[in-house]
Amino acid sequence: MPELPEVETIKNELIPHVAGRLIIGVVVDDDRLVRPYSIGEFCHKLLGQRVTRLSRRGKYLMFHLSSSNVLIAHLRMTGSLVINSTGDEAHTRAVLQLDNGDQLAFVDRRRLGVMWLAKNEDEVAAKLGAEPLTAEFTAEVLAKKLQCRQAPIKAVLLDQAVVAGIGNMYADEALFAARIHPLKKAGDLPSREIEKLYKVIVNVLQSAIENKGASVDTYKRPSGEQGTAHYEFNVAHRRGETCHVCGTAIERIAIRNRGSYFCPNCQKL
DNA sequence: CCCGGAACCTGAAGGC
DNA sequence: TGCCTTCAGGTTCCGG
Repeated sequence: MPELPEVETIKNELIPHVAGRLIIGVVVDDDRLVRPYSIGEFCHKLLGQRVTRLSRRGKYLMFHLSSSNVLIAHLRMTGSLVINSTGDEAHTRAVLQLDNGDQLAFVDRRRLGVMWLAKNEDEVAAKLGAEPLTAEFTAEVLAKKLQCRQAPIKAVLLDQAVVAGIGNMYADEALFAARIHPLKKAGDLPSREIEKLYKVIVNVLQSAIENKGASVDTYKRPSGEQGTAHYEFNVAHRRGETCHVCGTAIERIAIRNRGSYFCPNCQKL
């Protein structure tokens, strides 16, 4: 699933193909993909625009346009952005043709992904919590977001208004790295553990970016290549396998209907 | 505001 | 071989 490290990788690898380019063709064949306009209006407003730069906020990818509008993409569960796919790519929902000959395809098996045209990026950025790899994210900021919350820490970490960009995999990985049980009440964490959690969130995300994201399920980079971050997972998607630290079998429980993987020995309630 | 669950969506996987 | 159910999880919406 595309979380912050995956979207960051996609952004970085799209920049050489897309930044500064003119959009000379737009094809959309799924009316649920685009907002807030009809397919026709959406294509019309995009055609002839130049992509001045790309940016990312949380799991949102922004294409800044010469009209000063922003094309915002969210890949949700199974979306991917592919440069120059061979044409037989299944589940292609939209294709942008660029003036350098490159084609950018939005591919999404489960059709939950969205692209929309916004006046500016604040339309999504405003409701998000701190951006974890910037100076605005500190242990104090995290502590403030966690205090008084009665929900399990795992559920709170998935709240994009707490920290932007953390999803199911990296929440599990961060909680393991901090040795915190996913069901522990967020508001009960002592400041020492919040400090630790803050540090490992940054480390886990940075290291996953260095590995170009985790290719579990359908994630792939714009080139079609896979990321390698999942090879370093300690708990995510490792039910029944042994803990790298203590050898105990990794367990999976459901929290808010999300699979949560943890080591019952390293992460005690 | 906070919390938990359902809905959205489709392909894979497992049970019988 | 095939039908059916369950599972995957990012976001949004809704009821308590």
